[in-house]
Amino acid sequence: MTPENNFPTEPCFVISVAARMVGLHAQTLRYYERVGLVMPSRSGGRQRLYSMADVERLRRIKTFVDELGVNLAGAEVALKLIDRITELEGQVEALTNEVARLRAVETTSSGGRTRNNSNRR
Amino acid sequence: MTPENNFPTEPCFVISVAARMVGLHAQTLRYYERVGLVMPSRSGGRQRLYSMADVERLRRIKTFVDELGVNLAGAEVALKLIDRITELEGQVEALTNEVARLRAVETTSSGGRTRNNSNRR
DNA sequence: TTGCTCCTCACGTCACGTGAGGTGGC
DNA sequence: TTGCTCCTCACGTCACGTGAGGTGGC
Repeated sequence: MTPENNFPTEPCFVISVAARMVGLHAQTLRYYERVGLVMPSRSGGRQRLYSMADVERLRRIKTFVDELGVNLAGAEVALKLIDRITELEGQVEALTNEVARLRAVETTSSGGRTRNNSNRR
Repeated sequence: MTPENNFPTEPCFVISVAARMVGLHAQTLRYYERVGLVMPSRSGGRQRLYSMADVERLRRIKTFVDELGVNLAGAEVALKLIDRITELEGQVEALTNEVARLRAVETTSSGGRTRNNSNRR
């Protein structure tokens, strides 16, 4: 209840603003909350407060629903899978760089003699 | 039309058998084909022939639909994403092995002198 | 006071699955 | 002949979105 650092405050939006940003009706946002898809925080009173992350999540959901005809359960699953893909792509990139680095070291330490490896680029 | 090697033939199943294997009604399988979700081949006549891959795909779809409430468009998207995840996981494993191998080479060629790297295991 | 918010109820539309009914070829 | 297959039509159910209606606090 007492955030360690509450300044500067992250921007938040009431439901009408968030709805306009995403291109959905306010009632639709309330519905999405009811089914547990996007859970905005609440102001001291009872007003919903949508963070930028909430808005971004809503945008991604809308894309799946509008462009692919996926239902809400499917959009939720797809978001999780895409996050996993993003994570794995990061790992592949990091590992690829490490392999390149190690091969460079290997080449140097062998005095220019190279292994017959396959990392042509 | 004339497969180069049609022996041994991959096992195929008519719709009633495939439906029983998966736990769906034959009419449902026909519906899935109508919406382009699973496209079985056809026998010389007009009978649908479901391959093992078709049956496996149907099983995966059924899991998404039954266990997560995903609709058919969502199941299709999820299958593609999962295939991508599987592919990336394979890459990560291969790269991880390559890094380990290169580090072993590095250690050997430096006469036991090791870099201060972070691959503790 | 105005314009927002909150909530619940209720409806229309569509995806999905499945039964019925009639047909034809292993 | 029997039991399957094919197809189309039609229906019930439910997810989803949204409007209506009445309330209350910045």
